[in-house]
Order: sequence, then C-alpha cells, then structure tokens
Amino acid sequence: MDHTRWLDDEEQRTWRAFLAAHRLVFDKVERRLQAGAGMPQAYYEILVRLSEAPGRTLRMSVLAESALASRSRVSHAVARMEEAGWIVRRSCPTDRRGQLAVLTDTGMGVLEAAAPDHVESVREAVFDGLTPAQQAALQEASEAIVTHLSDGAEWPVTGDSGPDGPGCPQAS
Amino acid sequence: MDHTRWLDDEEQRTWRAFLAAHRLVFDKVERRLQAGAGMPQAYYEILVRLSEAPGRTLRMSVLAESALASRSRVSHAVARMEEAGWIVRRSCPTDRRGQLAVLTDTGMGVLEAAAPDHVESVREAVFDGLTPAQQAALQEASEAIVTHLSDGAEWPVTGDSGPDGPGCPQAS
DNA sequence: GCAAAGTAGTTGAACGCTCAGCTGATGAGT
DNA sequence: ACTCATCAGCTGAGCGTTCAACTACTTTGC
Repeated sequence: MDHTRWLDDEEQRTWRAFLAAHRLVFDKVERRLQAGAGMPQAYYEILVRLSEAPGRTLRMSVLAESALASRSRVSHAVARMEEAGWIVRRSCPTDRRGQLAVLTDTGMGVLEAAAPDHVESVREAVFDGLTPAQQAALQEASEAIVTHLSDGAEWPVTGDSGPDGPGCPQAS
Repeated sequence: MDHTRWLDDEEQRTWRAFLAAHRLVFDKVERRLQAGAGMPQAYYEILVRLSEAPGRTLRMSVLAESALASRSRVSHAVARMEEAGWIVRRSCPTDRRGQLAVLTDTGMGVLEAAAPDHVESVREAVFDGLTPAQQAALQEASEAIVTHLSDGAEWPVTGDSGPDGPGCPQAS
C-alpha cells in the first residue's frame, strides 16, 4: 500500500518554481561573489555574522548556528580564512573547550570590499524581478518556512546573540 | 562615491529569510535523499527529467538545460550513474557530436524507490509550514524570479521538451 | 571525588561541483 | 574544398562540504 502524500499539480508547480528560483538566484550570487571576491557565499556569510557580533567575535558553535552551517564546515572555513589573515582564533577564557573566532581588520576590509557587488547581485537576482507585493509575500512565506523548520526553537533571522548572549563574553 | 543600491531594512529581512528558508529546506531534502537513496539532489533531478522525456531519452545538453545544471556537472553525474547502471549513453544518429542519455529500467526502479520519501521530505519542509495563500504567493514570487532571471528566454518549468523537440528524436 | 555521559571543536577521506582546457564535429564564408 | 568560428561533450585539478571518527573539556549523578 502507498501512504505517500504525493504532490498535486499545483504543489508540483510551486515546488519546481521554488527549486528553479533557488538554483538561479544562488548560482548567480555565488558566481559573482567567487569572481569578484574569490570567496564562496558560505565564507561571506561567516564574515557578515562576525562583523555584526559585539567585538567582532563569536564562538565557533554560535557562529555555526547563526550562519546555518555545520560545525565541521565552520571549522574548515575558519581555518582557511585564518590562513588568509581574515580571522584569528583565540581560546575562550571561560570554557577551555571553546574557541573564539575574531574578525581582523584585514577581514573586515575584505568584507567591505566585497559587499557592494554582492548586494548588487542580490538586488538584480531577487528584488529587480519582484513587485513590492511579491516581495512582501516572499518574505512572509520564507519566514513561515523558517519558523516551521526551526521547530519550536526560536531562530534569530536578524543576527542577535540569542537568549544567553554570545556564549562567551567578548573579551575586549 | 558610492553608487551601491544597498538593501533597506525590509529588503534585508526578506533576503535573510529567503536565504534561511532555502538553506533549511534544501539541507533537509538533500540529507534525506542522501540517507535514503544514496544520491544527491542533483542526481535525482537528472533522473526525473529523463523519466519524463519521450523514450526516457535526452541529449546531454538538453538534459543540462532542463535540470539547470552545467554541462560539466551533467557529464560527471551521468558518468557516475552509468557506472551504477542507472543510465546508458548512446551516440546521437543525427549529430555525431551529440550523446543521448537513456534511463535504464534499473535507473527507473531506483527513482521510483526514492520518490516517496523524497516527496514526503519536500512536503514536510515546504508545504506543511504554509497556508494555501502563502503557497500561492510563494509560487507567484518564485515564478517571477525565474522569469526575470531567465531573461527573455522561455523556461519550461513544467518539463516539456521545448519548442523544437528533444533535440534528437528518441530512436526507439 | 570519580566514572559516565554530554559538549566543543578538529581532522582526514570521500565526493560532487566548478573551472579551464581539450578533442572532435558542424556550419558559414570564400 | 578550405579555413575559421562555434558547438557538444569530456577530463583533470582544485576546492568546499559532508561524514565519521577522535581529542579534550565539562557536567551530571552517585
């Protein structure tokens, strides 16, 4: 027997449009970022989160959660960006398991240099194709999905530091 | 001077929600597919396109375009799936540069076995979190983005074979 | 105190994707 | 016919991601 809740035609159409939009938007944005700044989206997002954090500092695990990335990914990425001089790692004074990632001035400079073209590509890919009403609808639907998938757990879309702070107070 | 068309707060919020929604949805779907069927989304999509094509056959370039993938990606992917016995390659009789990818019965079986859980994961990730109105809005916004990014070029979201057929008539 | 369970982060292998460069076929211009 | 540009597809190197260990530290329960 077949319990599968198959998609009807309308759902199928929605899913394929969503899929196509995703691929087209992120391909474009990723390519532009790679060409212009030589870094993948994931790295950019890590830099953004760090730049917004107090003291430009975040614990690895907080960074991972806030950038929606696995710990492993962040580990590898930060290692690479540390080689490049964009980030330095310091150990956390209150929990010796912890590591703090700190955005350097160099890293901040790289981010600021990359931002204008990145933002432009996002605007071209998403906002230039939408009416204000469609934009509002997209926001609402996206937030509904995020809320649903983050389960009961709150999920700070605007990057604040969560209910219990950055996990390790910025030591500077 | 600074010509950058920065995002205002509302646009920023929309973009971050869109970004988060996509990461969460595709992470979930990809993981489920990988765990259940041992294949990435990109492979699944290739199999779907082939299964819908007349004679379960498509030229490599048509396959790439229809799956929104680069030719290189399709080349690598088909090579791997050919090793697995899911696809066979045959040369195109009318254009000796061309290659036809044909879905085998084994491949069709793998696809059919993978489909139920994949569809279920899509439903859980997307539709279970949306009201019907939100779903309709998401479809409209996604299609607007797709239309915008595909430029003037038509883009068959529903996988038909395009204005001039599969490019190489299915020879069977 | 001390063992057991849980948490933070790292590491290396496997793998898919991208990019650039390549072969070989086709089509247009002369 | 002959050249040159274009197109279809393949290939290998490089890179980022994932997954499954693994180390080190912390917390819980006794």
